[in-house]
Amino acid sequence: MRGISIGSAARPAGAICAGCGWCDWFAPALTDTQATVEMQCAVEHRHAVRRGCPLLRAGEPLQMIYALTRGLLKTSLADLEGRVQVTGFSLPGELVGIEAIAGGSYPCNVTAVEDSVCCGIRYADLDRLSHGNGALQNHLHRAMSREINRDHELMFLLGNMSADERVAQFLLNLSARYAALGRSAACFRLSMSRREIASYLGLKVETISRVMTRLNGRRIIAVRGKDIEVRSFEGLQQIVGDDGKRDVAVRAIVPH
Amino acid sequence: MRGISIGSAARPAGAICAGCGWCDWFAPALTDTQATVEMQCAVEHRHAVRRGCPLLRAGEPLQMIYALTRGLLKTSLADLEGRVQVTGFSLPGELVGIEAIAGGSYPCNVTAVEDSVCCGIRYADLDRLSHGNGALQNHLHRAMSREINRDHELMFLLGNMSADERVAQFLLNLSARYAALGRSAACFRLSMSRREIASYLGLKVETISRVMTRLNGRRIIAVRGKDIEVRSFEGLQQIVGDDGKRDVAVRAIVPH
DNA sequence: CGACGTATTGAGTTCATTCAATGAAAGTGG
DNA sequence: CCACTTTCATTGAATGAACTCAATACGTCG
Repeated sequence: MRGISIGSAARPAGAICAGCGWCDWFAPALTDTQATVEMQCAVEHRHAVRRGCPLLRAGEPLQMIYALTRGLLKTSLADLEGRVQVTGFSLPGELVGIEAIAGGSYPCNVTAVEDSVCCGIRYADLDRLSHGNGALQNHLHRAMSREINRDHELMFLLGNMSADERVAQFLLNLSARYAALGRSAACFRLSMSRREIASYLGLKVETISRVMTRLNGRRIIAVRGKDIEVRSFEGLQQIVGDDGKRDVAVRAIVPH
Repeated sequence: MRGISIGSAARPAGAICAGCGWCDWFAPALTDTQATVEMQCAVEHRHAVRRGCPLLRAGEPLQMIYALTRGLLKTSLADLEGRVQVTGFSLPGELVGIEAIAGGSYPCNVTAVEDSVCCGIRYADLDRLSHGNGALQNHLHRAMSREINRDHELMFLLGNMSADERVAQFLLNLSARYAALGRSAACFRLSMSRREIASYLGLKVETISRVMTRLNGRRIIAVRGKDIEVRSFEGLQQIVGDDGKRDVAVRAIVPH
């Protein structure tokens, strides 16, 4: 029920799959052909996950770390009362499951928001291969650290921003990530439901709707259902606090 | 102005400092005496940071990763308008600075909440030493992964919980961490200001005060300024949604 | 002691929520 | 393929939890 491996018989183990999330991920770290081939062979390619289906379930033992090859995933945390926090949406090229390393089991549910394709590697293999390869190890450290930074940014949003700011920030963030993948920064599809966006942003569905229609009315975005066109990036940036960038400048108070 | 190294002249490099955050941190990973000594030598011990003083400033290049040996630190993110999100409080034995690995510079400010002692290791050294040592590398991975999990829990709190729940959860969390350090789970000192607690929990100072007095009135806690006594753990747990534990049970919806 | 930052408490406001109703879209099965 | 059901999205009205503003008490430090 985890999804179906496509073409694993037809395709020899280690063959490069088109736009493979893992291959793209470790490519910048590995100049060595030998190491590249080893990694490619360790990856189980093209694991399909249908929309709405789980890739990882909270509580299950850590086996694989996945890289998203195609589609869209959400990572979420639930409590017994049914309250849910979506902690992130993953785009192609991003890793999922690394947060399981600490406890040995996945702490979050990871679910496909669109029909998706993931490539996985056994954590044991990743571990083993990175032991012998400093560049790879470093690359992994950086990925985990980046995840922490992303989480901190979401905390900031959840702790400090108004509904309008949250939605604007969300759209800018998605836009930038799509642009980095070579897609349009202005036009994209919010394939996740409003409820999922709401959960991610710490708001309710109705609030998302209201903000969206407000932004639409102000001609900052054009909404047609799940399709979004950003008509004014400045407009969005203005909403996120007149500049929106995190302050790297030092404002530390040094008493005594 | 980063603090003062104490006794670095009197103490030979690598000597074990009492309750050293780093030594305690890597001890469980290293059975090998040789590796242990190497690590101990690489650590710059007993870096004192006075209350209110920064240990790390956002924007500065990554040099050291610190482990807290004594005291209390806060990690925070600020924007240009002066809004601040405290992303975490660090207790002895915990690492700070690992989130800097991704970008090569510290993304957060880390400040001493109490007079503190930190032990640091150059990231380059940590990196080098962990290359040759799988156990150490793994230990580091786990620490980073744990940080991601902590962040996810705070996101859940910020996105889903009422003011009362947030404060109750905060007290339970601190209590458990103090207990794990061998201190009292029931009586402890909230040495951070109400403002800092508020920032951490995504609330305002006044709200913290109100919730505290409310809990005090219900005999769930006893508050005298910064000193807290938990009088009813069940009371706190009940507030955090009748059980407070994250749901590991599967509630995934599998359509089709 | 006096002064400044911190904490508490009260009164009034606001923004996001809840509740409710309708419309749109998507999946199901005859 | 169409009717049926279900889920999702939008909109409106009323509520409420946390906020802002303001005033007072507490504590810490020079």
